[in-house]
Amino acid sequence: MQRRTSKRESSGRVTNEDLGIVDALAQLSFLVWGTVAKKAAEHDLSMIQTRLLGVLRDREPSMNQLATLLALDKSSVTGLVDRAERRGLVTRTVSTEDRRAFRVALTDNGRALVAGVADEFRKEVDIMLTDLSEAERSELSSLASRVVRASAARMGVDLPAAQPL
Amino acid sequence: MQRRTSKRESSGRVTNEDLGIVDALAQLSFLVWGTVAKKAAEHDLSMIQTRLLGVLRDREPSMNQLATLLALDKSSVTGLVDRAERRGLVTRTVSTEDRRAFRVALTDNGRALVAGVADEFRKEVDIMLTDLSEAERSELSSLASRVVRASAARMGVDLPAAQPL
DNA sequence: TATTGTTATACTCTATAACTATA
DNA sequence: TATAGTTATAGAGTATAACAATA
Repeated sequence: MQRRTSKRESSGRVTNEDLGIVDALAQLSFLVWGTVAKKAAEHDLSMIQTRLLGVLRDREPSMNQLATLLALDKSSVTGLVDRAERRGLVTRTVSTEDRRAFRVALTDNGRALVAGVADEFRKEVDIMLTDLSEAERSELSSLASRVVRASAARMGVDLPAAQPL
Repeated sequence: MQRRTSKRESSGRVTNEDLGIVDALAQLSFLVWGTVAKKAAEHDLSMIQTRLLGVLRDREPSMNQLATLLALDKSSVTGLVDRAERRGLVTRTVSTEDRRAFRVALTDNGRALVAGVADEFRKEVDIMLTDLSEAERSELSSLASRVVRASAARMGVDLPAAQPL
């Protein structure tokens, strides 16, 4: 009788033991996070720069709103946007309603760059999931979605339009 | 007939739609990663300091091995360990075999600190999963474990003893 | 007065290159 | 010569506090 969770106890290093929900989630997160970071780094983007470009895909927020979206102090956002602007990835435009405020927006270059990273990430996820059947992927997707949505609701956060990054 | 995936299409903000496997995994990762970071920050630990303490729980590596384990340059590890040592969380001991090398180890304070963070993280995961049944948690745990193990095998990495952080 | 954003400052984190001490 | 680790240097990323301009 073939065990589903194969294993080589002594001297072996390959196992398929369940890690337990806590470890499994922690390690899965590091794996996914690391994958995004790696793909971003290949384009000279840090995680925070990538997240900046990510949130700008469907928004043109003020510096203050950006600080909220990224959970950073407004002074940190100044430098973050400075560096992105210097690279030609985003622009600051003075707001028409409030002359104190800016609207930060993606340039065409910035948009192309973040689209590229997101696309490469999608491919990596595909590789990551090769061992799962279609049904299992659906199951994982559904469970993960529910956890994410429940947490977002619990924190009173509006989950952004579905998109990685 | 009650839809399982409830939703308020127009004007609403609460939905339970499936995010799709890519977005679900990305957002779940940000959620879990953010949870660890938040708990760590409450103890004045950065993510990398937390990971440092984490890997030291069952090892006393050299600086070089630490660089490999954390995927950092050795010069980065110098500063990292400096700051942890200054806080009394780790110690450097000259190796008996090679007088050029150190063995880095957790102090009792360091061990207690990382245990505390790991424990608080466990509690947060529990909250995160309140909406799932026992069977669903098992399913999620199993699927996540398989993905993690498969990726580790694919990268030729020995998955560390099961432990978050 | 309150808010938006920047500046000054300080510290963590990171890598590259050059260096010291040991092997 | 080669390896273990540090130092010097430079830059990103972060927060706090003080500031300028506008509301």
